[in-house]
Amino acid sequence: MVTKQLSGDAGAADDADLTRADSLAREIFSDVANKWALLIIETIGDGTLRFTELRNGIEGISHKMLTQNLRMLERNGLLERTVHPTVPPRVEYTLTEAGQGLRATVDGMCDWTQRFLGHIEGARRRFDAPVNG
Amino acid sequence: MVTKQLSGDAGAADDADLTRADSLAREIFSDVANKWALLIIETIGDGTLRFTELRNGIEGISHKMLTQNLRMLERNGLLERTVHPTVPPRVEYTLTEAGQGLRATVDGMCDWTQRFLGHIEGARRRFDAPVNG
DNA sequence: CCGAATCCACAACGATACTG
DNA sequence: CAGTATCGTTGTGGATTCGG
Repeated sequence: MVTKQLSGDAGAADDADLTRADSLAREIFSDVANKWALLIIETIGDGTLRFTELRNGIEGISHKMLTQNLRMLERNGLLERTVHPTVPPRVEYTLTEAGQGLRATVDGMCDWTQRFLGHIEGARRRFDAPVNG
Repeated sequence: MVTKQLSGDAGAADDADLTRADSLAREIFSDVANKWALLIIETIGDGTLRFTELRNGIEGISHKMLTQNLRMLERNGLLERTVHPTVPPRVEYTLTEAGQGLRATVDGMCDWTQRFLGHIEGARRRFDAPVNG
C-alpha cells in the first residue's frame, strides 16, 4: 500500500534501495504538501506565468515565499524556469510533465473542496457550537 | 476555474456569498494542505484506528501534532471520533464520507510521488550539481 | 490510554534594502 | 523586473507534565 511507503516502516528490508526510496518519497511529499506549493502549481496550470503574475495571482503570498517555493519546485523538476536575457529581465515559469501530473491531483483536491464546502461548513458549526444547545 | 476561487480575487462580486465561499475554500485548503493532515488521512484509509495506532503508524509525528490535526480534521467533518467510555479509554478514528473523498485525491498524490520518484531524483541531482561540471 | 496545557528552542515568515 | 540577503518578529512544533 502506498501509505506504508510514505509513512510506515519498511517491514523486512529486502533491498536497501527500498528504504531509501521511502525516505525520498516522504521528503518529496513533505515538500509538496504545503499550501503555497500547491497554489503555485494550480495557478500556473497549463500556462506560462511571470514572477509578478504569479505574485498577483496568489492572494497573500509574499515575495520571499514565492521565490522560495519556486526554487524548491524547480529543484524537484516540477516546473521549468526560463530567463529571457533582456532588460528588464523576463522570467517565465511553466509546469513540466511531472508538474502537470501533480497538478491533476491538486485539481482533484480543489474539486473536492468545492464539493464538500457545505458539509464542512455544517460540521464546523456543530463542532464550534456551545456545549449546550 | 477552480484556481480563481481558491486564490484569485473574485472579480466583480456578484454575490456576497461567493466571496465568502472563496475565503472559506481557501481556509479549508490551508487546513488540509499540510503533510500531517494528509498523512493522517492516508493512514486511516478505510479502516478504524486508535490514537496510539496512528502515532505508531505515522513515522515522526509528535503527540501534539497528532492531537492537533485530529481535532482540526474532526472539526472540518473529515473524520469521526468515537470514545469508548471504558478504562483505560479507547478512542477510535475513522474517515467520514468527506474524508474518504479527500483520501481519494491524496491517493492520487501518493501514486504520483511513486511514479515520478526517479524523475525528481534526477532533477535534484542536476539542480544541486556544482555550477561547472 | 487519551488529551489539554505549559514552556521554550528554533524555523518560518514578512519587511526592507541592495544587486544585475 | 527578478532575485538574494539580512533582520526582527511571529508562530510552529517538540518535550514534558498533569488530569480524566
